[in-house]
Amino acid sequence: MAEIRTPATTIERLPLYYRCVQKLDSKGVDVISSKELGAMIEIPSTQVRKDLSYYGEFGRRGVGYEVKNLVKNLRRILGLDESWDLLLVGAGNLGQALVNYGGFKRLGLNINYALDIDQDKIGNNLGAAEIHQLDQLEEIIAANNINIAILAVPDENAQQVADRLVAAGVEAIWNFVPIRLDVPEDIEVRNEDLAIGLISLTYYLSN
Amino acid sequence: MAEIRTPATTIERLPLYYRCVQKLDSKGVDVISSKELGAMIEIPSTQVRKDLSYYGEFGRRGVGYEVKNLVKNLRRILGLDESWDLLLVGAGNLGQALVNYGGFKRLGLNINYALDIDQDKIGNNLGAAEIHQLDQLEEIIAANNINIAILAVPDENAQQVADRLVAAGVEAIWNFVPIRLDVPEDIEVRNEDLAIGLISLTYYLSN
DNA sequence: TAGATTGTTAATCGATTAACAATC
DNA sequence: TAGATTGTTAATCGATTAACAATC
Repeated sequence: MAEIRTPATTIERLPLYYRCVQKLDSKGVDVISSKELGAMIEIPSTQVRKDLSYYGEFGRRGVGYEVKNLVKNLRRILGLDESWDLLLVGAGNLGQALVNYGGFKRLGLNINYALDIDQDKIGNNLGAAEIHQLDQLEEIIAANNINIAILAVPDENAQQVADRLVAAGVEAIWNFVPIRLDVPEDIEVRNEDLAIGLISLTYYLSN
Repeated sequence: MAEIRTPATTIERLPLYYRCVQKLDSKGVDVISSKELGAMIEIPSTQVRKDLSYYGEFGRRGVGYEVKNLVKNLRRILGLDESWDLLLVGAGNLGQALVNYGGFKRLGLNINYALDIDQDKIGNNLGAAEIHQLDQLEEIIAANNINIAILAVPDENAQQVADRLVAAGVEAIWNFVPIRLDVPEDIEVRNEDLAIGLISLTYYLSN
């Protein structure tokens, strides 16, 4: 059967490749070798070739990879051909920062819906989204076919909100709350734990 | 010589252990087994024991780990015994969110200094920090012995600011700009690339 | 043809996990 | 003593890298 699973580490690198080839394309570069692409993100050329090989044969021997072709294929592989609507739950500082982060829109990712419990915020605009009552969570998800939610609420509410998101049909949660969410295993959760990054720096500086 | 390096993956888990034992301690739990601790972050007990073993013998056979002792040791290992002053460069949405993130203060990490180029922001308070002119970067780092900087500026300024940070004596950069910084290798850089997390979700949903 | 570069196999490296003696 | 749990060695698993035939 020889089931060949793509390593998780490969998947993490795909967005980096994608960003590189996008930049190369915008600079008018036509062809790039695995060696040059690897140099851009400081990994060996073998790694680049191996990673891409999980998805097909995109290069030409003796020549390299056609940039436009790689852009197109990586877009498809990453699911960025589709247009995704995202629901932000928790329009605090972090939520606002994410909406304004900008990098997302050009990827076809739109934070179009936002929820909060703060009455003062309801009705305000946040980027392309209007802030609605948290109560409307189920309604908004159902009406707009939302499948990805961004969780940026206080720790103590996180699990409860996650439960509601799952029940309402969300398939993936981008979780900024430093808590292990308990969700069914078919729900994709990506934990974005900011403290880890900073603590790892203090670790290295004192060791 | 048998040089035993701690795996990078172990170091990433240390902050998770630390957070768990802190929580357990605040709940009044005295002793925890590697099995229970592992269950809290969904990893096997062997992993917990192996990870901790890189730093010493903190448990008692047949009993488990004394929570307070683990808190104390992990604090020390992670360098959180020292009090760190952090300089935020770029007081935009993301920078503001980080300052207000809260989780840092109780770790002994203080974002006490902030810089921006926007004249309207200069002089304003941002959490515990006052926002200063970007011009004062070198001066502030030198006067306050800053060794960790948070980089949250626009892409096009990132490398230039990083160069100034390094020249001014900063030892570590927590980089939120989706760009590979070119710095001397004795400088610790932690790249926090938000787009990766989100794109990996679209990847999994469409595959 | 000579030089460059891919795609892939096999070797290596590193991290996780199973197993178990030591010990409470 | 019997049951529990650590710390560590050895086995396994998975990811990276070296090597090279295929090919432009």
